[in-house]
Amino acid sequence: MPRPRVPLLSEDRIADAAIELIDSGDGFGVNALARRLGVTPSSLYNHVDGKDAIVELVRDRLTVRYLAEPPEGGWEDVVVSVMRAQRRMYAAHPLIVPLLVGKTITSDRVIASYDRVATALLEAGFPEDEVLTIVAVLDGFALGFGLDLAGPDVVWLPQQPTRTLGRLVESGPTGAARSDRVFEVGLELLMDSLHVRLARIAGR
Amino acid sequence: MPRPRVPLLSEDRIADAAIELIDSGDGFGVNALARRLGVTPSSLYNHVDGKDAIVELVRDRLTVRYLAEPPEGGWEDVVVSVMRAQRRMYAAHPLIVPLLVGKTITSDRVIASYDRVATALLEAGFPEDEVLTIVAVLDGFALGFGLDLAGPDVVWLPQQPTRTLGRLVESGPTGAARSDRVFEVGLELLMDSLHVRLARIAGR
DNA sequence: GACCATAAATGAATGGCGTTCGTTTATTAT
DNA sequence: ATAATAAACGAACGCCATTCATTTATGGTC
Repeated sequence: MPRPRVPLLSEDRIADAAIELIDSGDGFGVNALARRLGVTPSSLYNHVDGKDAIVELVRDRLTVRYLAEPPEGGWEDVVVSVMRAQRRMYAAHPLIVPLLVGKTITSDRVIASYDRVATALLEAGFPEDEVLTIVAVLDGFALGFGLDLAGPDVVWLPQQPTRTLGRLVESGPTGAARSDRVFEVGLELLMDSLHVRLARIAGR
Repeated sequence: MPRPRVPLLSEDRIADAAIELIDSGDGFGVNALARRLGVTPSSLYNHVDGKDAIVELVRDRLTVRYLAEPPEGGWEDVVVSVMRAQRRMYAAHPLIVPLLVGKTITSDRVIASYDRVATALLEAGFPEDEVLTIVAVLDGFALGFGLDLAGPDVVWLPQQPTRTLGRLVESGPTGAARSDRVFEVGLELLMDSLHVRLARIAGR
């Protein structure tokens, strides 16, 4: 096939198809993505730098979708709303999480989202040399619970009888609602701790 | 090479070499592991079921190393000591964490470790249908902060100027000690929340 | 309107990966 | 002595991400 009259591919089209592919649960790969787009794998490289770049593109698109409007209000509102948005994003696309883990973030719009949080914390009075750590902790928290959503159906598969775990695993639900409630509790605790921390700093 | 007089490989030898390979930072793979053991890749399959099984073997060995002695005392001591041990394990071998993520746990000795926590929580009075969730939360917490340790040198790489983040990233340290302190704070908060939860249940 | 650089597709090829299989040979059990 | 098993090997497979030369349509320039 020669060059088509109107391009078959674009960054947006690739990103959207990638999200679909990931959500389908059939595993993410360049070849499968190309197949889904009705194109050969090599064609993708005219638009995108490679697999990692596609993942970063996905991160960017999802961030725009879920974290578009800059949160308003005090630093608590900023942090909480960003955390909840991230949670919604991971809950809707859990299989993305493992792909994002441990990859450097370069997308400007994603960075802007973290920057808003960092700026809010700094302006709230958190010390300059602690803000980045706190942002990392918040991120780790969201990611950890995101991974929980992406995890396998059976997290524990005892081969030998157990005192407690085996019975609970068999009777236990994989309820997403419960997982959400736990996330909310965890978030509340995290916010409390930040308040305490800030009060200590201000009172010193 | 024929069958050697004394076997070159064993599960233990494979697991130990795998841990070394992972810690080396050169990436974990069956071929590289075989090379390190002075053996062809196919030889490994006489002893082990495949890549995932090797990872599970690594999980088992490390768990034995770091979570060997059953913790004593009240449920708080059990939970805290298991969490700290897990933290020490991830901190000493951060690059393992991404490999463990999202893989079903089958090793009996690892499961026994989770079982101890579950049993302790159950005996403490946490309701039957909440224990597993709490265990999952604790696990997610440890894993999330473990991933933080395993992350890339540069988590954020702004391409455009930012208000805050860019400056902080440049001046910020990757201090492990600070990360540890934050973990301790997080753990403290988590324990507080569990106490509150238990008190509410008991008081009802 | 002819010309040319560019963009966007293709097919073929590469190197690496995890894994399987048949073969060889030493060890162990009968 | 003989048979069964264990443990190494080499060769091959299929999949994967990526690269490269090639083809051809498009869009801008003299």
